Amino acid sequence: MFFITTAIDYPNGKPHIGHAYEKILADVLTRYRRLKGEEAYFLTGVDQHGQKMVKTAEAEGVNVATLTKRNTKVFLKLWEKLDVSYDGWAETTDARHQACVQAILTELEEKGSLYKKSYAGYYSVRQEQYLTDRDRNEDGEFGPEWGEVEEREEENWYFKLSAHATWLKSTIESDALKIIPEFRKTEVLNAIERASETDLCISRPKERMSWGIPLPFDPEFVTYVWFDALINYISFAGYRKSDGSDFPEFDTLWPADLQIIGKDILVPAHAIYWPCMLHAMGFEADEMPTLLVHGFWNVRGDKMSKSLGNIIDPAELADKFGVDTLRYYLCRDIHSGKDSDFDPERLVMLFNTELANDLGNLLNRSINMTKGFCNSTISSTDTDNEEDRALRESLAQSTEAYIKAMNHCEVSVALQAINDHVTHCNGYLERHKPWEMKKDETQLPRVGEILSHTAESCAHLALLLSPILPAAAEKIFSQLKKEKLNKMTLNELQWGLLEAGHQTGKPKPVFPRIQIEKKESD
RNA sequence: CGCGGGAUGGAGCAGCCAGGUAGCUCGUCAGGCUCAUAACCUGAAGGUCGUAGGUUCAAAUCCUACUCCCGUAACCA
Repeated sequence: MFFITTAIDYPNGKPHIGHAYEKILADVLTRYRRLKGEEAYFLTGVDQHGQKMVKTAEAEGVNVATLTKRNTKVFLKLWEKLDVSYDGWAETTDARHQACVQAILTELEEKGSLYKKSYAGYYSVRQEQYLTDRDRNEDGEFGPEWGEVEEREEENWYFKLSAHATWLKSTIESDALKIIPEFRKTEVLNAIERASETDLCISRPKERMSWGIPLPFDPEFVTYVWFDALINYISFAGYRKSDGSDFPEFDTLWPADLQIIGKDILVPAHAIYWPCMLHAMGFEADEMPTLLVHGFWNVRGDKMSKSLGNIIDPAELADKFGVDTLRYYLCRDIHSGKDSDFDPERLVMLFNTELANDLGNLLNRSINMTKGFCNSTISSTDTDNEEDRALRESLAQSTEAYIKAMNHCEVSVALQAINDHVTHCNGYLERHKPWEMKKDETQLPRVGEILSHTAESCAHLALLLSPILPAAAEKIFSQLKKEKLNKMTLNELQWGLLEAGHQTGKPKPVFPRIQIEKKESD
């Protein structure tokens, strides 16, 4: 079973475009696997514990549990709106997850992977963290941004991260734990050096922070959020599940084929802590997941942030421009793990040109002419004309390029492959001019063939597009009166989806052009 | 010399790992077409691929140095 996970989101605020991108990407790749005929399982969720939740709750004057529930709903609603269709939903406050985390902690403690020690240092009350020499400014002092800084000594539990550093290095070098894209691997290998020097503090004293999972062997502490959150990937996959649990069978899922995360949480969380935790639990190198690391959406060159006030709300965009438009844009305008600039004008432009003008219009003119010139009837397409062969060759090439790109998780490249064939088809119609040919009745059989070639192409393209735009693909199939193509898999895909004599439906724009509005006020 | 990424026609990007006519989308200009969502097609203008060297028959692509931009530096998710 192909197992895909995403980072679980921190619901202390509203989801932004970056959250939406990651989940849509995961959804697209899951749907693609199913299109290939594979079984797939998609796990996503929310990371509900930690200091920030407590602070947000305090600021809003509500109970932290109430806030958690309320904000979690916002995420759930968004995924529903965006057609993000997951199989497993992870919430870290779930009792089953907590039990799993505690079981793992107990086991690690018994194995001797954990130890308790006292740490003394400078503590920033405002930032609620210990400061190191790195935090000092040029004068060797802690600047005013840290607020009141006091010396403090505190006992905590530590995980022997350093014990796994050597193993981790070889595991990543050998690609047993694979990191996509490649350049991120370099970054991780450089970072591992430091893991060998420090252990990871995995507890927080309860009096300082109580919103978390208590350590089973020392109830004065709760578990550090990362140690809690990372475990969702296995707890909700059925690891150590109790009898009668409806969680999946762990062995059928693990190791994850793709763990989709943002570049911000690669180092140290997912590339250092996580594999070392797994290794300490007894997982070997061949049981490590593959990490797919995506970039960020910036806004006019700036990072998206609350302080800059440039947060892009995906729900608003979906309402304004449509879910398809948003899904298409997010998949189309970012490349192989790099950052991209979010631009609403490009969002509209890409939809209008590639979907409305090119693909949508191709379908529309094909069906419309089939209706007007051929009684809505598909002809046979087994002619051996050079142009026809070129068209089929173009489709074959696009399909091949699409599959290759999707296998490498390069959705934008796959979309370009689809567009290449769309362009070919529009040119094909232009060269043949069926609207002129039909004036000569003896040419009508050939007109039917030509139109059937483009209609057939649309059926293929809709299938390829279905992981990215499931709703639009359905509409296309519906206009072609071939609803059941929706259930087809790639290995069944071959020329002749629309057989001779098949009746197509009524033409109606699948991607209605978005009218250009006046510029937004900002 | 902390680490990583980037610099390609007016804009946004691909190509670089496995050197060999510089590609895509948008924009601009000029034609064509009318089946279609004022959509489609064709052609043109526009780039010494950040700078300076090097390797090679050949470099956007490999090597070296430099400049400028961005991100990030670890008990903070």
